[in-house]
Amino acid sequence: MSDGDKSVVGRLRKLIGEGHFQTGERLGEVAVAEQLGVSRTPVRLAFRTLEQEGLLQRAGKRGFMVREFTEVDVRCAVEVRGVLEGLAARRLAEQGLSAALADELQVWIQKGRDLLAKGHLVERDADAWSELNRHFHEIIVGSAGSPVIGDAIARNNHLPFAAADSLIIDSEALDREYRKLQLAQLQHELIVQALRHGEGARAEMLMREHAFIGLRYGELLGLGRAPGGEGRYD
Amino acid sequence: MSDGDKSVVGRLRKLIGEGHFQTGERLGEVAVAEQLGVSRTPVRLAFRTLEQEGLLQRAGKRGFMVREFTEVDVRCAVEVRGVLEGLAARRLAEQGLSAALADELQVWIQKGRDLLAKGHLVERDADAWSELNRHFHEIIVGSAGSPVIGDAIARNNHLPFAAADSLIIDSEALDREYRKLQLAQLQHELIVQALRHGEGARAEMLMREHAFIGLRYGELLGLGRAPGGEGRYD
DNA sequence: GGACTTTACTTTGGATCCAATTATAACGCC
DNA sequence: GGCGTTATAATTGGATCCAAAGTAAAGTCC
Repeated sequence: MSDGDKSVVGRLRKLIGEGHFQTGERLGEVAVAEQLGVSRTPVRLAFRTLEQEGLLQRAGKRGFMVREFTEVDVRCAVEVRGVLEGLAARRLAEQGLSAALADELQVWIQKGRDLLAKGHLVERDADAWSELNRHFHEIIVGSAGSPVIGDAIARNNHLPFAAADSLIIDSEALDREYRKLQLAQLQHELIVQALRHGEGARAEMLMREHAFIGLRYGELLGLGRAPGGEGRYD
Repeated sequence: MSDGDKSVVGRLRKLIGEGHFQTGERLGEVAVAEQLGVSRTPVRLAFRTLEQEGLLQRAGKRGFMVREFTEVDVRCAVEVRGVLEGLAARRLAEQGLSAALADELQVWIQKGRDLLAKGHLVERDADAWSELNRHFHEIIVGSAGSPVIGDAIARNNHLPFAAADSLIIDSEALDREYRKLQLAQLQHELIVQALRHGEGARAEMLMREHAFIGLRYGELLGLGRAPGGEGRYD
């Protein structure tokens, strides 16, 4: 989604997300243009886009500055996403799952089971889960019959969440991650159950709670606080 | 907010909202630039902004096209706004209203009562209510302690809702509007009540329902369908 | 010595120019 | 006559240039 993005917007997004600019730092068009080896024009276009995405904010008439993201911002963004995905889940439950959709969701549930079945994680499993998780959520949001929800979520997710794509190196971190993913898997299964049974309110509630798995479940699972952010916010 | 906006973005927003371009119509940079009497550069910048706002969408590499807004889009956008404002209301209720904030809300409640006290509307009252309503909602969203909710709502409201700012001319329309505003006022008062009592779930529910006043309450109040959209979606 | 004014420089906004990609249309071939 | 190919026109993306606004600094006056 943003790795192979060679556009100026994509590159800037990456740079900002990786913290190459200090928060609150003023970004000059010329400086950035030189740094990226392009002219001012694409940078100007990119600045406007990134402003709308919320990564930059206007600094009066002195151009733009990197928006600060406090911990509160992150929590609130996660909360908003949870609420929006909760809405999608409720809609989906209330409108009734088609058999095809139920099967499709079940596929990803099964993939999750397979992934976690061997009782531990290897490094690349985290990426596999990330992909799986993305599909799972996209299916629900995309099938809710509301063209607006997906857009709203997408706009919100421009905030640098996954930026701290926690590097999992030692086995201890892998073990922490494994326990987290087990919980996420359980939540996924409960959500699908609610969707199947047409339990809109329950599906919504579960989805809202599920959004906080990266934020609120750490201490509970004895995960402590992951370094550099609090792990993935799936 | 968008009347005196002389910027290219503002003017284009207005033109699109007023339907000067057909939905699905391809917008060429040169054509628009000439029509607005400016060069291509500001138009290009504006297009990127309007794309992010959701008013335009890319037409492959053939530039941009005016996004179509179906009735479903509007309903879903209203739903999303309701959910987000509902979140704000719940947060506010749960964190507890300060005395100052309670007073401030009460001021606008009273203004609403005063406005509707005389038993009927005159034309300019609709604008007064619009202003009042805006303040009321902004206070709640702005005081929820979540910097993200307001942004998300703002982004969502770029969709051309209030565009069809229904011209109220005849007394019959004024009467319909009056009954609608009475209901809105009641909902406002209930919401404040819930906020005061710290009833988060109830505040959220009421706010969600309140969002639909422009869409779902027409037939119930014998308002029929307002011409040119369905009236204001306050 | 401090504050105000003026000047020079930095920086953004707008316009024009050039290149590259793409769509359209014309032409030729099967 | 239809389809494929080629060439031309149109349009977007990128670069450079000019103007306007603002900031910072230097100088002067009180």
